[in-house]
Amino acid sequence: MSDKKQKKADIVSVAKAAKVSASTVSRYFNHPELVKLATRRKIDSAVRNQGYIRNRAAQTIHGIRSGTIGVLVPTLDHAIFAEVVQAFSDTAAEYGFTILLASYGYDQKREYANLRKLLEHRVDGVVLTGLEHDEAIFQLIDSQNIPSVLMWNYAETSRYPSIGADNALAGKLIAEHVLSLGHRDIAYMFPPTTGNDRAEGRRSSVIKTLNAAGVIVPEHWQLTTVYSISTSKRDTQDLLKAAQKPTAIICGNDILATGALYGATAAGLSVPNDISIAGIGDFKGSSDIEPALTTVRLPAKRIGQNAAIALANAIVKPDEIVTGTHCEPELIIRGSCAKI
Amino acid sequence: MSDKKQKKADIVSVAKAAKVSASTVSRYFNHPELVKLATRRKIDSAVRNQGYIRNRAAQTIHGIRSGTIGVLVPTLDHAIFAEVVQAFSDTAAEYGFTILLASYGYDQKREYANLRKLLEHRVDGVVLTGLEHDEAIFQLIDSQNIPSVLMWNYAETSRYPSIGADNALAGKLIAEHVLSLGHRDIAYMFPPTTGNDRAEGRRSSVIKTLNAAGVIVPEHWQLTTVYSISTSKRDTQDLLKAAQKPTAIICGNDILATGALYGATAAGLSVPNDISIAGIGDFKGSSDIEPALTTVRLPAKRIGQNAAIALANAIVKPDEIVTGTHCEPELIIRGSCAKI
DNA sequence: AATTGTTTTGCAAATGTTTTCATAAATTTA
DNA sequence: TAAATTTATGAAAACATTTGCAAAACAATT
Repeated sequence: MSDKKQKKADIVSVAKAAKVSASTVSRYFNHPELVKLATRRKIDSAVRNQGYIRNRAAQTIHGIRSGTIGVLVPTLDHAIFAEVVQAFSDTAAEYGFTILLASYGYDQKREYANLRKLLEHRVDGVVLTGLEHDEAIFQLIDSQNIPSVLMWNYAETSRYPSIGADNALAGKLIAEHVLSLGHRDIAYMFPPTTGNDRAEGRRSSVIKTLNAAGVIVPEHWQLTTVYSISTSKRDTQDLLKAAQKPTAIICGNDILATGALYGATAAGLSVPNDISIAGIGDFKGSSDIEPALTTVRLPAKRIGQNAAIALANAIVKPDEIVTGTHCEPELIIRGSCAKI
Repeated sequence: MSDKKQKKADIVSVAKAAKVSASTVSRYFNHPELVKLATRRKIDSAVRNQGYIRNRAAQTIHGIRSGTIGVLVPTLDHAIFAEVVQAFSDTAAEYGFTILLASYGYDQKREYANLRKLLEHRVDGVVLTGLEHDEAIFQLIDSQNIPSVLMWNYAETSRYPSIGADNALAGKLIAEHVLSLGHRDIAYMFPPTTGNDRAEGRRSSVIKTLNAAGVIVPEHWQLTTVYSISTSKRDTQDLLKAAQKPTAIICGNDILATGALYGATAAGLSVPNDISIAGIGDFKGSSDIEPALTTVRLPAKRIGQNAAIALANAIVKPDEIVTGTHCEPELIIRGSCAKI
């Protein structure tokens, strides 16, 4: 098989073996209809027994697209991002693109550095997570004028086309629902919102909606809890030790809500009879918990797919202008919230 | 800033701006100690105001490493793989590598096709998930002689160095534990094992361990259930409708175990008093469920890190031989299993 | 000031492809 | 069967870099 030569097969060694020129081999790959069937067969067999694999790096320096898309996410460790990335990657693959993945752990410096790396690899496009990023990041992308989209959040006025859900709307939906059930003593729990415009959008809109209804959340019912079931469980237990208890807790995401659910149960309360608990996200598993979680669905899979489609199109048809898509969040009413 | 020329900055435009030759600019990046401080400063400023970003594609065709590692996973949609990939990617980044990610949905054909793509991009190394792969995959990697490791499973005799946990041992540990609690009427539930040597390894070792103890699992207590809480919940409910019930269920992973837990509760049984439920994996959240899950920890994060270290070393120091590492699974006893 | 030794730089070739243009081969038409 | 078309192929230039070698610049030593 591969013992013809020690040197790795390249296009000229294939050409030699097939007794044609390198140009013909190149055409065989890129415009097969231009080469005669008989020649194609010769080349085909040469390719096989040399074990030749095309070198995209060499193509790329011709200004040909690299066939890669850079994906920048804060982390893969949250199921929801993994889901988005999975959907994105599958869809991008259908368009022939391979994913260059970089995660930056919510650290702006690292995000910038990662972006530079991706650009060194001459990605054909980039996806960023969320709407807000360091100005340096936008400038860098602009200066390389390479197509890019923002995914996960949606806003009409975003800097690049955004494909995602309106987080403020998600917050509003869940807050309104909880209010509509008659709750007035409401606590909320959100993750730290620095460098996380998703969480921040939800948070401020929950607050606004509550305030608009005349509900003021006392300070000690405003919890900030890291993304972890165990932490939110503990914090919820602590919260519920006090004599004065809320009748509902609104959580910034379903992980926190799951923890809150466990915490409430551990504190001897029954959900939803003694206390209602609401999440945001509709993560996998949220429907299976007992009681199933009332939440707002952020359609991760759809977001990933649409983002990939939008970006792939932007790359393949550079003149058409790409627009964002709002993947609407949807209130999902299940068992964890009840009328007061 | 970037309005000097419309054309994208390349090394010669930088060289021109700095009034030096392209070679010097190249050296500025690759062997800065060889260029005079004053020159370095000129180049530095030229690079800045041209917004020049190096082109790795052009470097790569010189046989220089591409600085990328190909990562092949079945899916990112299982939290545990996301965790492994995240750890891998973080560690690889410390070594200066960027991740080219491809997922193949447990489909061997797609795995092969994806691998080819990665090789076209001239990745410096590849990681595969699990020990078993199509022979064509191994041959392809061999023919390109590029460093590669297998992650997630461990076996001394694996085709390439493997970094992971011994899944058979994991199965043995949990089965032994359940037996040691006095259970004899044991059901088990595993995901479909085609193209999934991890699950298969656990499964057969659970069976072997039970058999060795004289426990034979009747056919209708041998469940095959897709990776999903809701499905395993339903299947468990169905199982527990029968008059004849097992006293314990061993599940192939924590997702199935979580579903089984819900299913048992929904069927009116109390865990662990009426029935014991055991998982494998120790996924995030498994310790927070009520009752907390008795399981076997597969140290995902450590596996990802070690795999990245092993592969990065194999790439950077090609002569040193790389060996696999066993990241030992560990029995985690929590509340979901009890003495009969 | 001439010689020697370093340090810094530039020239040109090389890397693995694609593509334009020209030519050769095959096919059709007259 | 010659001429006109069409189809298939090859030669060479181009792409953005790196690198070996040699020349130039500078410094140190007589």
